[in-house]
Amino acid sequence: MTASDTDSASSFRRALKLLRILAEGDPDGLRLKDIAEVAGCSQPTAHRMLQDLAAEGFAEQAAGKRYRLALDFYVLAARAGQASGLRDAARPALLRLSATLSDTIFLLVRNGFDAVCLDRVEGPFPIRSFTGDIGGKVPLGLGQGSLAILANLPEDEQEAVIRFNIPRLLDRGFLDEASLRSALAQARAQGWVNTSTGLIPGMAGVGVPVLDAQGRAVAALSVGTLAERLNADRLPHVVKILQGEAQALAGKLNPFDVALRYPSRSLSTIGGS
Amino acid sequence: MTASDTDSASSFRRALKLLRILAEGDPDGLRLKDIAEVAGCSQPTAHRMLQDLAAEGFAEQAAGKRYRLALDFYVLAARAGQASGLRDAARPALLRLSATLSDTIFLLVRNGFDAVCLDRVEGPFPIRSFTGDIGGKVPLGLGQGSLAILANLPEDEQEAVIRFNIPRLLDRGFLDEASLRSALAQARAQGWVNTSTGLIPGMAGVGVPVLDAQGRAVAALSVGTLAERLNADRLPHVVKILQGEAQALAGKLNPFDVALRYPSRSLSTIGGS
DNA sequence: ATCGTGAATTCCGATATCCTGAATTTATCT
DNA sequence: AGATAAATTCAGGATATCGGAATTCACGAT
Repeated sequence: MTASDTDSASSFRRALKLLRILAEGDPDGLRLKDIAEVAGCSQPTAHRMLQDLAAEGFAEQAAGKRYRLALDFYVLAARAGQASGLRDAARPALLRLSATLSDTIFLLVRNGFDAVCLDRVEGPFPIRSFTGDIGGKVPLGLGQGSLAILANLPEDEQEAVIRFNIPRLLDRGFLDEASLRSALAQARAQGWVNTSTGLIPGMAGVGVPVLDAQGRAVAALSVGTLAERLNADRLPHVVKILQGEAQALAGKLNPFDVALRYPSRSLSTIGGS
Repeated sequence: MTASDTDSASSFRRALKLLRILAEGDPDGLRLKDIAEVAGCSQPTAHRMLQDLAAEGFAEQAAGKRYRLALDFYVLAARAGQASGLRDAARPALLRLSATLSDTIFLLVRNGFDAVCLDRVEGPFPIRSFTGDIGGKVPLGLGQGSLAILANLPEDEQEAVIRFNIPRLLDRGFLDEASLRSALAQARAQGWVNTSTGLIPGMAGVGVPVLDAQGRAVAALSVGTLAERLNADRLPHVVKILQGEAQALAGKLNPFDVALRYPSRSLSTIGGS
């Protein structure tokens, strides 16, 4: 892709990597030596950058001199998560769905080649899902909501995502490309995704896309539950309710909110995680 | 305070300020020209830094070339525990409270001399509050939740905060030091904070502290509502429910999670925003 | 639909900043 | 307590940064 992967990045980008290192490391903090090693820079350099981060409120030093992320970082991140307004707009729907169906409800949005769990409301049943907690990512195509999004992307973007994700899906034990394509075709045709193949034993779910004014998927609502709770009797009911909320949600989204548009050229700006 | 406010900061810190600018700006994105102006740097410089941010997944360009924070930022924070750990741990409580009381619920945490709104769930009534949206800050002592935190800090820290905040509180039309101290004493004694003096006309609220294993306030739950909805009949009920959730939340916090501890010497490392 | 204005992006030289290595202070482990 | 290892500070040399000017691009107006 771009020069994103070049080993020699600007000093700013190198410094930014520290945030990622801190985020992925032990919540109790990381030692300077280890940070420097992982970041691939000298210890004094890491020290100076961390001091800068601390001065800006993004990092702090816990006892034992360990460095970790500080509150300002989380505050900013919370705003980033709310940026689209989708989360707030969807919350009532999630609550209604959870109350009505007594199951766990997910709100997923597309982010590059992944679907990200923006919010979720727990149901009474213990659930295992690919998209774990809030903030969790799965490759587009894996899981009902994720598949619902992929199925409703513009042709060219969908193709690009498929090509990129096939190896990732195979790695995670997903079906082959042909099965994926037929699942996508079915999903697009019927407007929702069912658990045809139980990827997680005993689990089942339904996902419906949330479409913008141009008919592109910007998000998905999905329900995850026990397979036995999605029998032939209940399934149509669940689908109907999910679709109703998804359409109401789509209607609430301001069509002028460019925040939710994904121009095809934006693919080139996507950096894999 | 420290050299945090020196006009000549490192280039890294200057670049980091862009994140704040993006976070505080329009969710739909900011124009490069405006970003450069606010940041106090030239347009090419801002452009290069924003490209770096985008390459690292912290920012993105929406249609119209506008720059805004990207979801990766949010995802990163969601995956890294601590602060967001509290947020996630508290979310069910917030949702329950909002559903039960039909009012707006706030989750506040202490951050230096301020209380920061980590999360909030909207109720059906229009609310004005000091702690505005998520990420909003108020001086410790102003507002019910904020006061609840201050009242339950260790003696020495509380004293330091009071001395620092008195002028700030006066600036915002708060009562004098004597009133603050009596309010603190009462708050500590009864374990919760009520709107004795209606600082915002027509508004009222209740705040309860979330205490760690050492009995120090690390956060607060508060409800903000219309004054008429907090009459003598309902108030005890609201307090009881809030306290129940606060205690349950405190129990869920891992006592070994040093992330939530605020050693007194950390006061010296606090930089005002 | 075409044009004009203003913004976004690229390029390049001067220079301020960053980086590595060594020395000092501080913390941790036996 | 002593020894070891990490964290922090310091200085000189190298390099990447910064801002002005030029170019390309997008948008609004006629």
